[in-house]
Amino acid sequence: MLDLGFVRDHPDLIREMAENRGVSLDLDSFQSIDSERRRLITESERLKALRNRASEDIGRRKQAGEDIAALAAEMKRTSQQVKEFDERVAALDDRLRQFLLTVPNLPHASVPIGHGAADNIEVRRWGRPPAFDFAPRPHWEVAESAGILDLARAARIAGSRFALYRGLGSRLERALANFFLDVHTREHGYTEYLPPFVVSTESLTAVGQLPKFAADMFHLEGTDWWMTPTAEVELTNLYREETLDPDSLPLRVCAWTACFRSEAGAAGKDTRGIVRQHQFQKVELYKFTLPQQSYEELEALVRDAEDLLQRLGLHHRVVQLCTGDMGFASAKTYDLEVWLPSTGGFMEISSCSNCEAFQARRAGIRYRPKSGGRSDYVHTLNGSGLAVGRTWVAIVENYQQADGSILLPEVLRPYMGVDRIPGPARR
RNA sequence: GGAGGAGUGGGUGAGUGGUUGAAACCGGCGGUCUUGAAAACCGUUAGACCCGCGAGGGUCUCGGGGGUUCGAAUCCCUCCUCCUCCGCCA
Repeated sequence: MLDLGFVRDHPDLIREMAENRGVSLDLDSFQSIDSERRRLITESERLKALRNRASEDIGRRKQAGEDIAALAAEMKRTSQQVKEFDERVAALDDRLRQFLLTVPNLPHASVPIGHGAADNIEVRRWGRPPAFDFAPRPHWEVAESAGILDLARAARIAGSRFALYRGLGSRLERALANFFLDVHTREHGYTEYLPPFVVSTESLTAVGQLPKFAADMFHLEGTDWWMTPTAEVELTNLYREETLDPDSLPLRVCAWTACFRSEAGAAGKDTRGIVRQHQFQKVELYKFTLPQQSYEELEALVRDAEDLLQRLGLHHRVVQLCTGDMGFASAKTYDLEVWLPSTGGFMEISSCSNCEAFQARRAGIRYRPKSGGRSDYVHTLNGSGLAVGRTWVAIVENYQQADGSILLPEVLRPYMGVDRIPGPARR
């Protein structure tokens, strides 16, 4: 959420931003609601001041034994008027908030203007695609024939878009999650959390998932609970409505969770394999920083995520998203995309964003400057480090062998206890 | 799930209808003293919003929301959170 005063003072900037992001905003009605609201507040507060003075007066006169009936009756009418004004203000507050919740974050000056993925900018590439002396197969074929994935039985249990890992396939998921967490906590300086996988409406609203993206999540019927779509929700809410000690910043935290998404509207997309699922595991990286350090920390966040791909020896690239492709809350986003031999292209495996004060404002996360003065909002950053299920896919595809086995990257072997996942048994 | 108890400023904790946004103490910050530090002493120490170029003025906030009243931290309703005991349970 942007600051109300800022939106009020910079309508042209907001208009331009909305156009660059490809959203439409009714700024005119915002302005009329805003000015009407302030007019009513001023009027209501004038009456309240009047009443406060009269009430003190009544107190004094009553002690002196004077008759206060007439003044009291007059103030009763004043109170009634105040109530009417306040009700109108409350209604306008609500509309104003609804409007502000639909205004996306202001992109950073370095973000390219564009409409979609085609306008994104490739920042750098690492490694090269693996060479095959056979035709590489898609991950679901390799995995099902090796007996580490069973999509038919997954569908029997829960339906389509769910995975059922088996044997070394299950172990590979665990190995990846542990490897990610170990590197981030032992080498990159993140504190690990293991949060609830279910979150409240209030938490989702603070992050900006609600009210806009209700259809993308699973809601537990008859409750206030939703299955978490990403640990970003839990980690943002860690410090909701708190004022942080500036000496403790930047705070770097991470969490492994399952993530749940309804994938409404994704019909027909990525239907084969397990790239797009209702449930997947992810290790999320998150930072709370001072405003002046957030962009430096964004670069570091991207490197922390990229480091994992490099240790796994996976060819990938870093892409900077353009205005039209960025998420609602983000001021600047880098995507990490990993090479997939079966498609001959790149697949998103991480998205790292600086939300600046956008989420912090909504969630009430502040710090008090050391120099004194007013508290200010921290900047928040989030990124996947990494999506476990998609990394699993990348390993299976990039390390598949002619015999159907999957050679394991060196760093995973201690976690796996084997050097390779064997192919189908010959008979 | 049942029965009790409690939520006040950074912390402890007073306050039960009227100049109380809130005593006192602790902590924090500034100062005096000191070679320096400690101690002692003095001062200071919430936030949001509205009006105003500014100086400044005003409103609201004692877990959240609603109500009673001229006036609510104080009375009523409701919700939330925490604690204790019982039951159940991975």
